[in-house]
Amino acid sequence: MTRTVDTAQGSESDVALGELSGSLGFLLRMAQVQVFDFFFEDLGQVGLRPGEFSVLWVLHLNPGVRQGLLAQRLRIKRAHMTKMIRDFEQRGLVERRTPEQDRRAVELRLTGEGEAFVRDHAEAFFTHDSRRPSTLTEAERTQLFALLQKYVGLGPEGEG
Amino acid sequence: MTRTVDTAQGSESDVALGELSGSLGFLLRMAQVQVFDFFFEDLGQVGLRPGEFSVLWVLHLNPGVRQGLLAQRLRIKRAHMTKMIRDFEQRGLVERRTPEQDRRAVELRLTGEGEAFVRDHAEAFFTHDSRRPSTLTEAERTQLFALLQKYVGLGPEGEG
DNA sequence: TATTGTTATACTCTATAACTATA
DNA sequence: TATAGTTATAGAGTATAACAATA
Repeated sequence: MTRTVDTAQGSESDVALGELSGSLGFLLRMAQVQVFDFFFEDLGQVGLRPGEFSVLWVLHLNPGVRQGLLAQRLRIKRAHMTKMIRDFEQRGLVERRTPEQDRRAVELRLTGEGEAFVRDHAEAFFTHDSRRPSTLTEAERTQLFALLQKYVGLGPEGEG
Repeated sequence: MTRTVDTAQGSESDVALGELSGSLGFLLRMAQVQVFDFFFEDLGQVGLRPGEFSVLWVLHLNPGVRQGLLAQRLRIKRAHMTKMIRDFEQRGLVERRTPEQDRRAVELRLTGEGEAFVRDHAEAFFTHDSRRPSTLTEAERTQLFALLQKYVGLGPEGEG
């Protein structure tokens, strides 16, 4: 129903972008907006948010990880992580524990409910964008992933 | 898939991401954070903001473009565009004009000052990330750009 | 009735600094 | 003195809906 049929003034393609379409920041933003649109269209009704699920997923893989390390790894600011974790805790998805060896720290792990949440949503989360009809071929998608991984330092080459 | 699961508090690279590193949304976010860090480190002191400059740049290329079309093309919400343009107007960078043919609309163009601003910052803006030492080779960068352009519908193939 | 742009409100994510309790 | 996490505050950016003027 969302027919982007445009009115009067201009058909859509008469806005020149010039070198902007060769700007990495711009392209990443455009791509991200598109991915997020798809994401919410697809999984919005489930109450699944991308950043949120990413954190739960990493907790699933790394039970007992410290909060600061989690934040650092996911490039989420510590102050923001505090809020997210408190929210998860209130929803009964995550448990916090202060280890004896360093009583400043907080270790995180999923509750049973948290594990269930991850289990129930993982497949939808990880497959949603490949279920989308894409402008890219499968080979191009693979290539894009490899390049992005390498760019952000997650490539097979090496870690941070 | 980096396994290395060790529950210890410790060293930095022991947070497993699993399939998350194969999630397009996640990779785009990580890449964008990185690009923005670079951007502000490099151009922050100039008072240059990426979204802001993009709008001014497109106005430079498309004098007289309508506000709504600009927003649509750059995937900026109309309500937000209103604020940006008002800000630009107050800084003397942009002029607004109501065309006779459709008095609901607003046509935008840069002032002399706006043109000067774009002229003064364009090179720094468009070259800053290629001046960065990157994990990617030049060929890989080119490839990444082509794939992102195609993904968001800006490729040489065709427009929207 | 539909549209263009505006206003108002709220929520997310981010940035920063001051604070506590530990180390 | 430094570190881990918290709190408080502010600022972008975004989403949404109601609204006025115009079509």
